Amino acid sequence: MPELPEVETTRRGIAPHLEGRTVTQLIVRERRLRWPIPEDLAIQIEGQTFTQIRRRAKYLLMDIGGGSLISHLGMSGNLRLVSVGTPALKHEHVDIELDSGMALRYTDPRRFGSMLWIKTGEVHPLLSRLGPEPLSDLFDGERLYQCARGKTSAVKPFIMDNAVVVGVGNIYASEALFAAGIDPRREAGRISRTRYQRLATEIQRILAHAIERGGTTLRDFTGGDGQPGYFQQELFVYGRGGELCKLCGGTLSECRLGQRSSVFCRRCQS
DNA sequence: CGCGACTCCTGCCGGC
DNA sequence: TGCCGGCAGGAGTCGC
Repeated sequence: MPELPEVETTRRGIAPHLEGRTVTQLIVRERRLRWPIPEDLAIQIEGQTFTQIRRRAKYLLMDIGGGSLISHLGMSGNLRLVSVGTPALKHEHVDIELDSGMALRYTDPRRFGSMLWIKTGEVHPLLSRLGPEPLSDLFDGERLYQCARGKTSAVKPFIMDNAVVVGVGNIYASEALFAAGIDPRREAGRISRTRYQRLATEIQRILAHAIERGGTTLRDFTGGDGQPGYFQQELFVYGRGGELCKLCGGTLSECRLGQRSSVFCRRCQS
């Protein structure tokens, strides 16, 4: 579910409910996520007050007490606010109860997500090798072009590499390549600076638009405030293999790149 | 050392 | 109707 726009939408939804609020109790029903939830997490956050809720790549960084709670939503994770006492269903693994009577509830059927802890001033190893934020000034076509020198992999897995730029997952990589008219199978190192400039622009435009619209709804995504995101109807290629291209009317092709399904239009993308 | 494959886990969908 | 294989929004890790 969560790509960068969904994570940013979640951040915006939950931040106003967390900032300035004190944690009364941490309830962990299932500790086994991608990595186990640290045993001492309750000691770190109970009785402490959230200050700032930040995002880096697809990680949410929630500053509280002497450090930050770091959460990643994986493929199926979701963070939302519920009233304290709301019965927990299957896969609703964690509640962070607040003095407001609300609780931040973490749900994740596949358990590919994570909930970790880091002390103030430390940089978590998971965050230490991340490339620039796609919507920052540090990211542009020149960055893509320079990173691509000597790369033999296909351009789609290349732009999904977090060391190159963060936050471009399978949906937005597919959509940005279509918008830029680039065949996702093309070798990354053999694409011109001009085309990378176009690609960078499209990545930024599409991500910014998706954030503005509250994230993509694929199945049941809702922001932290329970508002649904926008619909699949805005997608040109993702999930549309075999269907007709919205631009030229041709049949959309599908292939696998880096173990991820990739849909594209042979006529519109080269 | 770059790159592709494998892995974690549950749910769902299509085909037989 | 039911069972089974394959696939799903991520990304760390391993082995060639």
